[in-house]
Amino acid sequence: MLNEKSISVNADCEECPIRHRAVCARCESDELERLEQIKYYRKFEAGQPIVWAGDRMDFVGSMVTGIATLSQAMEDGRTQMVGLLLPSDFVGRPGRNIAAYDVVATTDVVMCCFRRAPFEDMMTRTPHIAQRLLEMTLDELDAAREWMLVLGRKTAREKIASLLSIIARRDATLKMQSNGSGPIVFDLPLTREAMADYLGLTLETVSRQISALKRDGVIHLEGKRHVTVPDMSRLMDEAGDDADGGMLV
Amino acid sequence: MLNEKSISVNADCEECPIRHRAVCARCESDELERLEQIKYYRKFEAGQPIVWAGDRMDFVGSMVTGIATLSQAMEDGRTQMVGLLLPSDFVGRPGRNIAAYDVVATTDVVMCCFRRAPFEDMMTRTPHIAQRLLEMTLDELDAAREWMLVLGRKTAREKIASLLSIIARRDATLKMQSNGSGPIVFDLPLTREAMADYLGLTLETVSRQISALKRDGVIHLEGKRHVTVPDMSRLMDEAGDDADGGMLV
DNA sequence: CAAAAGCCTTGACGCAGATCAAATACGAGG
DNA sequence: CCTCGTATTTGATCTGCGTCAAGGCTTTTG
Repeated sequence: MLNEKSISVNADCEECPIRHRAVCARCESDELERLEQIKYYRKFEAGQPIVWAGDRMDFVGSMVTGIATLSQAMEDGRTQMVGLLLPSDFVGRPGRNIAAYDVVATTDVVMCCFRRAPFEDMMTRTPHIAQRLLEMTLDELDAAREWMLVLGRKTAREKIASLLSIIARRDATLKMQSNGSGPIVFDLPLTREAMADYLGLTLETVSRQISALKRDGVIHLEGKRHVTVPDMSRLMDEAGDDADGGMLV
Repeated sequence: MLNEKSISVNADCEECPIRHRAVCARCESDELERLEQIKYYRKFEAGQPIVWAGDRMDFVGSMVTGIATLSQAMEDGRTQMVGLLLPSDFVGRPGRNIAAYDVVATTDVVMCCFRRAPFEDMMTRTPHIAQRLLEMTLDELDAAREWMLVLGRKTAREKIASLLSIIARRDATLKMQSNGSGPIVFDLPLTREAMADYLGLTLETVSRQISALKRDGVIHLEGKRHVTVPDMSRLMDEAGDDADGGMLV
């Protein structure tokens, strides 16, 4: 578990775990130095809100460690998750000082933050930052659109399989254990309720479909959260995606 | 109906109807001149495909007139619309030469196109273009996320009301007829089937819910496409949105 | 004007997933 | 070990929307 000490150890951007994937990925070392001068770290405990929709938000930042959710709620309580924030993801929007969504830490979270004004100023003078942010935003837009297909057209079983595929794929790239076809193992970072909010389902339906996928041998479970996928292409089949090609690179 | 003549008349960027909202919005006149040298117009007839997902796409461009849809299809034919392209919207993604979605002209369309390579080159040397594209992409991301709430959590009636609200709001800003509370009138640019693809419904359900909203006096219809909204706040209520505040500016 | 083709509406019926309800599992704290 | 609170599973029932089917309206074509 991270503490103030381990954070200050990370204060050197060159050693940062998200150095090459975050908004600073393309910065030269002189640019990085200037960012280093205005950055500061913030920690959030699991379950804590980072910001509420409608609140003033005078910083932006990058997820360094941990997982957070981005979601939207209706007045009557219906909730839809619209994004899952993983290490290196950017939080906040340049040019907007009111948060559009609720951001909640799912696990303990460390963020690398910048006050809005200096960051925006820096952005206009550092094309490398703006370029990288554009690239990341385009990727997020693609992810959101892929999710629209899941929400609008897939069955409950396909939705669950889609979510598991996405988490499995991310874990595989993160651990670089992309050895073709072996079994894939990971932990679900979300409760059944959070999965339901992501998938536009109820938590009961999520539970039932996970049980069904387990019964049919598509996945194995140890405890509630630890998942083994014996055959990834089988899972992608269940998700309704083209088992091979199809995927954008 | 547009013809070659009326397009060449538009060849002057300063006179372009989307001059101040498209990707070129922030360009100074010298930057505009350089864009003018590499741009060319393309026309597509109503119903014609602009590109298919997976196809090579070696241009990007802006919608000048007309409406197009951006959609994603599963192998078994299920289709989800993931975007509605209106005048000034950007088509294509810098840095990607394979189309990720099907783009189809709904009405006759005129696009202002740039070959990929010169445009990308120009983008790196013209921060005003990259800045504007980032802003537009962030707006699209917000729209996609708002749509995720519609797809994931709203009832069929709320979905229809949401779609009508969005079209009404866009028409109001476009015509600058934002006179507070008077009745709003517009034409649906989409068939029932296209609405169904946007909303994750079947065309029968779309038809039934439109009939129901008409029966309940939320809207009036003349013919199949011409809509009058006597009370906008009533419609927004039906959409499940906060009738007043709520909306992002 | 007749025929054909789109587009749209309406009805009957069935099912996937929501809702309501209860039981079980599990970790934390005393 | 017991109790409490949270997360999850499972069952019974209900319902909104999908599916299948028939027919109407409008525009296009010959």
